[in-house]
Amino acid sequence: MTVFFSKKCEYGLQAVLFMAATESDCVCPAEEISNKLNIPKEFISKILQSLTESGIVESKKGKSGGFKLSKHPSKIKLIDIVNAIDGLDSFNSCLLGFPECSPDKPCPVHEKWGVLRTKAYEMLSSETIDKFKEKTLKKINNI
Amino acid sequence: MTVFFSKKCEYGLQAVLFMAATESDCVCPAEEISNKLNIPKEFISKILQSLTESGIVESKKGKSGGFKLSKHPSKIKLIDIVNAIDGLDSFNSCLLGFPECSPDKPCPVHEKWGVLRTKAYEMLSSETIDKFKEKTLKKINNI
DNA sequence: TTTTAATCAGACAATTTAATCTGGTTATGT
DNA sequence: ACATAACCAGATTAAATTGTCTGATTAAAA
Repeated sequence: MTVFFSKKCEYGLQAVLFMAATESDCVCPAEEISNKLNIPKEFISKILQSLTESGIVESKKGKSGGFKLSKHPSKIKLIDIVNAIDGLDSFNSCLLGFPECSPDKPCPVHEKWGVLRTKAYEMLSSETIDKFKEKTLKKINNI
Repeated sequence: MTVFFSKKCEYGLQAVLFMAATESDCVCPAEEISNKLNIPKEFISKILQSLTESGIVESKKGKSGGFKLSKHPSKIKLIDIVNAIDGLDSFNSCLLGFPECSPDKPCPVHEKWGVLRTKAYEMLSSETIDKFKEKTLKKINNI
């Protein structure tokens, strides 16, 4: 195995980046996101529903409905989506699975992993997703 | 969720670190490891069996049997256990779950995540586990 | 006003991972 | 020799994650 985010979270991140990149004022139906990103439609629908509850996206029901970001991409960070879907617990838990891993009771790699984990957190929280627009578009056109 | 290693891998790492730290020439029964590390006995048994197949530990059957490292701790690195249990695929796959994430077709965070992933790999492969003896003992005495 | 295309809610199914059980085999120590 | 304490192999169960289905509701468009 060895995974960082859950599939749900990966898909959620992809979908939000997609919406930020295509930046349509109008709403985008789940089916379109499903097609563009090769994510099962029903699955991404559920994920978008949960992101609606979290206040990251807004939904419009009925014909020509769909989803759109509830804030401008310059106000959204990757960590927001991670937090909404997977939560942030892993940024405070032991790499080796030891109980109560802390500065007091450190595991053998506590310090070193802590540094990397912090850098990962910073990576996900320093930039807003408007910065990823170009790279996202390039990537999506390649799928 | 958000996890780095599977539970199997976490437990495997703990067990190997434990054996390296207590460094008994004689073998250590699965039940002892289970007790000391609070890992279900049958589960850690299976994991140790698979590590035996991988050649990381050796087993001795019959009464007063058990497991011991097949090499000196100064010849074993954390990445060896990770490789044996979870494999190394994740060190070469996309953080966001995009298909074919590569320098050619990078995802929006390809570069940055690549750097961190490499550092994580280095962390797991630079030091041999004899270096963790002291820290492991301290941690274990706290469980 | 009716059709249509969408979200939504909740149950359901499939897959993967985690953990347990059962019985067999092995070798030590009495 | 034989009881005992360990590994071993394979089946089974349990739990979590991933993915699907059904039907209801909503609202735009014909």
